[in-house]
Amino acid sequence: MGRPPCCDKIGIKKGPWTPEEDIILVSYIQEHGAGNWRSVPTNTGLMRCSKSCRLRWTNYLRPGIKRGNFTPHEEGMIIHLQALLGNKWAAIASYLPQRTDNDIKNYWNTHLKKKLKKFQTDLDSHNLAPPPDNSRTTNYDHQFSWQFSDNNNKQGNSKLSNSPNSSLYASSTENISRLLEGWMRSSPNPSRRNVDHDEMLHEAQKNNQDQEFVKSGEKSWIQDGENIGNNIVTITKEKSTTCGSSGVVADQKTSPPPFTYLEKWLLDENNGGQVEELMELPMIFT
DNA sequence: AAATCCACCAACCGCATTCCC
DNA sequence: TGGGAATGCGGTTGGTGGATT
Repeated sequence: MGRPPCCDKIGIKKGPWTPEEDIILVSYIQEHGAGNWRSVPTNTGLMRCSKSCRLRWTNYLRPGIKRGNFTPHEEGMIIHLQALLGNKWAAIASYLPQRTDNDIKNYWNTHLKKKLKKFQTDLDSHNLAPPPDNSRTTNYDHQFSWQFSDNNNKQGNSKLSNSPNSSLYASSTENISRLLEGWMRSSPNPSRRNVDHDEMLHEAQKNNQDQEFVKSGEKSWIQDGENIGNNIVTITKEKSTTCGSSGVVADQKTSPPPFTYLEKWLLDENNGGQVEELMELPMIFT
């Protein structure tokens, strides 16, 4: 309050970044490291505010960023984590180290929200009341996996996968990032991927959507990147068992699909390779 | 072929939190 | 320790390009 936004200053440029600006920014960060953003515009001569520089770096220029199609496993992770954490995109992004919070947020808003909504609508229209016991597998699971595989197939033709967007400039951005990869690995502070997972557990505890998750979510599963996928599946199993026996599936109107479907989908053999692929990703938690 | 619609996503805005003097 | 500045984060907007009419 009272303080003018940093980007309102006279002479501050807005709009898309040019390759030239990117190169300037990347060279500067390569030399001085990420951080101290306020000094970036003055030291580089970029007509951008510090905020804009930071955003450009964290969302697009930072090495190791994966662009384009989200894998089914990534989708599953996002759905899972969104159900658990809410719209904490930065927190969710910390589990998908190659994706930025902005990317995940966009993907959620443009794809996943629609998918889940459609799924919910279909559920409603087919009046598929959840069976009260563990037997509830066939209809829901079938429909859910159908829904997702269908959409994932369609995605193959989408803008994302074809990536005509990732045109010449996008690939030049990739190249800039690649230039930095080696340097970044040795960097002690890979900007921002330092979400406090204790706090997240805390958050999850508050969010009683998933008490079982918290109970079974020993700290180690979060800290040990290699275990993330497995633990989520494990936790999901527990959750689905709990749901099944206690019938905690009531508020489907507002909640995402029960974890059971996600579980099946995550466990689906078609996704097996991608799970492994994800588990091999470098975890940048420090 | 032109006009319109729609989906996507990069970038901005503003509030909250953290840092530093 | 209080206040201002810097940084982080989530919501929203606007430009662009493809699809449809």
